[in-house]
Amino acid sequence: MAARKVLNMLTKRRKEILDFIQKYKLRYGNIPTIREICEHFGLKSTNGVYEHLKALEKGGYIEITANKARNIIIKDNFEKNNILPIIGEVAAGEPIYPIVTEGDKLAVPLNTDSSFVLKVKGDSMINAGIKSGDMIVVDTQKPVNNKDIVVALLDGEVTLKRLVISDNKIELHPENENYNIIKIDKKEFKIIGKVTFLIRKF
Amino acid sequence: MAARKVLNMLTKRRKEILDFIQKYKLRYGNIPTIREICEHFGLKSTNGVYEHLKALEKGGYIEITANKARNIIIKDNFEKNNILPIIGEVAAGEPIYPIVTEGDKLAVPLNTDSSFVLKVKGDSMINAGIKSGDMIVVDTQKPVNNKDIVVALLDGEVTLKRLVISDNKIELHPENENYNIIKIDKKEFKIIGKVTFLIRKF
DNA sequence: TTGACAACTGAACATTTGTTCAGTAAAATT
DNA sequence: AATTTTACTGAACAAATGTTCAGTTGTCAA
Repeated sequence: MAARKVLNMLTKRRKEILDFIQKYKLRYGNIPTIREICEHFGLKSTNGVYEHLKALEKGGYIEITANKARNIIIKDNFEKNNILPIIGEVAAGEPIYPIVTEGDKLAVPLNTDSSFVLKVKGDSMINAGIKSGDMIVVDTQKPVNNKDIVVALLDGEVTLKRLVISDNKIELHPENENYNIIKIDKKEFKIIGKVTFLIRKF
Repeated sequence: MAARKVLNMLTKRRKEILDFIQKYKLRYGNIPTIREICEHFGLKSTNGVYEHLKALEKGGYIEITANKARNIIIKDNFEKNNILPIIGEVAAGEPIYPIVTEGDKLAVPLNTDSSFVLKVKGDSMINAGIKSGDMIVVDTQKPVNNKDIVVALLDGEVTLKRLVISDNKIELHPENENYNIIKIDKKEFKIIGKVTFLIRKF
């Protein structure tokens, strides 16, 4: 018998399921199983949810890896009504900020192959507006220029400083009067990456 | 026969495995299976990895939900460095940081019904680490408390200040010596919302 | 040198989880 | 009114995945 026909339409129920998967992932950092979705909606058969997932996949909302547990990839098909109003300073037309919202999240694009996230500890960069507890995105591939804020490895320690190159000298500048400039000479030194984003939660 | 004894030590191999799980999750937003870990390290038996995971659990580095696919929770107890690696996850029970990676984006959760994004202009909040050009997320529904940083409407102007309430007086404090405290008396005044996130692009 | 442990192999077993098939009822569409 | 589609139930099957058991080898410390 031919497979049951499934249309691409994003029905109310399917949106509910899509939302639930997003929220579950947000909370547990993991994709729910089909049976967990069933349980959440009080459904008794996995096939109900399974068909919804197939429909969501056909509609391009998600991607399912066959026969793999918890293997749904949520696609980014940002629609215009999901974009948050950016008001105030930003003029229309002007290339704004690479920030888009997806469902109930605000997202910044980054290269996951070369980026990672660090939590800042300490106040050596306080005058650059980087506080202890802030989250920074570090890109290990982006070219690093003079005056960039970088994450470096110094004598086995990871530090966050501003890179200053002048007259063949390399220095790491803290942005806090209580800290000293670090001059790179024979020390073991490596730039891990350039800071590309900062995110702070209040 | 008694179960094989497993000590808590974080050996080199176990740290490699822990690192791999973190990176996998950062990249795919998902936990790898034991067999995927085996494959990555070129191992032929799942039990090798399984014992390492059990050891990591005993050491308090991870938490494993029995008999569940891809159900490792990475605990957040790495210290010592200035900086710690953040895994895109929220630990069960205790939410650490609501930041998750999804595909090639880094996302923070927010209520799109009640939030909007503003671009900061001016340096009146510089000592709070908020610089001109930063993007802030403002939630109009969240309860506003004393000492919160808020966006307020004052005589038709939108301002970003810290709300300070004391002895029946309401004040808006800038965080910059060059600006004056604003005392709210008979002025037209309205709190638009509380600042929940700050995002800066470098 | 003996014992404890790390770090595996190999094979099986148990459980979870994804998938398919057959059917029902209500709502929407034609 | 007939057809299509949504939205399910219920049962079974198959694949993926977690778990256990029995053994091997090398290293390191007592």
